[in-house]
Amino acid sequence: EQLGVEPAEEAGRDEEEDAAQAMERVEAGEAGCSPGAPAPEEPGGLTWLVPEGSSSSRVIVHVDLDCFYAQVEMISNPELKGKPLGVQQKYLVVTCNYEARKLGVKKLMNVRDAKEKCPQLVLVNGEDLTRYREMSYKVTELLEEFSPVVERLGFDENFVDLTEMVEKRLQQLQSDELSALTGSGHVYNNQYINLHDIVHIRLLVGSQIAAEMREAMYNQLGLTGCAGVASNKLLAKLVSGIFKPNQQTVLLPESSQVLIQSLSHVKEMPGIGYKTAKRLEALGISSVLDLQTFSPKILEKELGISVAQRIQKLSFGEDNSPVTPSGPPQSFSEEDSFKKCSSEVEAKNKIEELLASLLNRVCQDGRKPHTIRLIIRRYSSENHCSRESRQCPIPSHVIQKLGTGNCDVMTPMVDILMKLFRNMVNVKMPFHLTLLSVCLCNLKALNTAKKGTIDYYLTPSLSTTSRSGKRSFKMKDSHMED
DNA sequence: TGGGGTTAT
DNA sequence: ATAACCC
Repeated sequence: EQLGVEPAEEAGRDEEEDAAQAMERVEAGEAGCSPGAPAPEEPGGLTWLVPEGSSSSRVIVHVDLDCFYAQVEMISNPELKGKPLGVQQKYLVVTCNYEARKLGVKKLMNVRDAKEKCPQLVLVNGEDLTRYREMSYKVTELLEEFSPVVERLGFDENFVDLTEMVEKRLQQLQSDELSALTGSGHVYNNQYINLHDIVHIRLLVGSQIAAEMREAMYNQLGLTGCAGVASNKLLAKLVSGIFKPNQQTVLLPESSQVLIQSLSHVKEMPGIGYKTAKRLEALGISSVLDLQTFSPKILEKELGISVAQRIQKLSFGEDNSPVTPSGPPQSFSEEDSFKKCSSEVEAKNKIEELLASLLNRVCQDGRKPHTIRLIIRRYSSENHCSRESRQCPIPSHVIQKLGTGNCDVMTPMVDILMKLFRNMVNVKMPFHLTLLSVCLCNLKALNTAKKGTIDYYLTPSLSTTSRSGKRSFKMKDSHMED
């Protein structure tokens, strides 16, 4: 077989699916050369394929784990494997394994509906994200070993820019190996591969790397997932979802329009969310073709030039946004939702719980947050998703105590949070909250700046500002500014 | 609708 | 501080 490895066999794939999909698989070795195309002129290397400076086309992979939380739970407790499994947060089944999906359970389904559809459904609580978060970063780190440019999207998706890696592999390749070059996994739209087309070749090499990534994820972490390889993030993401679960697909440029036109509504385009979709609908735009052909001027007037130009490009499958390395997280937050919180004491208890978990996390990270934020959601029949927040700087003397074990850092921080709370909620009046969240952000690396160095005088907490009476006073007294 | 995240304004 | 987007 020319297809490379599909770890799916071990993960238990459906036979019927296999038969149907086998029709669309790559057979690059046979399908590769178009009869009339010119033969390579300079044997011994492939540099002839890449006219200098002309190669602006990228190779991007989107890696998408299969029902991630459920996979983590099945690794934690192997007895769950083979059973229909749902991961529950509050009264929602937020995700479930494929056994459960076959029996009609959907993502974000009400627990009651899910149990009704599938009485044998096993539920595990997934409100504590710790193990998911840890596994998520292991995946990102594994991908970073292939190429350092990895962008996270949520806990279970990553983009990797493979352009450089592909170039390196092509330089190693001898021209007599070219005719035997094969991709891995599916080719979208069962498109014909032209081995004389450098763009095709690069994407096929990208698909080989994607297969290696999925192999490594399975061998080292026990996780299965899908991958999509294409020339930009939008297309890579769209194509990764074509064959699921645990399979991969490469998109060749000639099939880009087929892919994006296959979307039945603009809302399915990543980058067009709920709000924008509603506004587009008001303009009579519902299909991708509608958006492609709509007057750019009118669209700019309705949505603003930035959104209008960006989403209209998206509708053509164009996306020049770079794969931005995520690096360590920009913020840590913990939240809890509930039916009702209507007293200050109640709120304080919940806030203390959230903060305690956060301090553990931030301690393990090593960096120090310089800003703290409190977020609430008020009960209301409409506008359920709207939240309010207040933030302030964390006083420097509290920041310094953050890593040190026995010092009580809880008390001053809870005091700050309760000030923020009372700034948002008039506690003398009745109130009804349905969510509390605490966020630590503005993370800075540990202060290694030494006296007399440039760093010392450029570090505000060490240099003159923090010794001035005025600044000191402001840090202590003003909790409402940042 | 959960419990997270990001960037732009 | 909010609003939009993503999972």
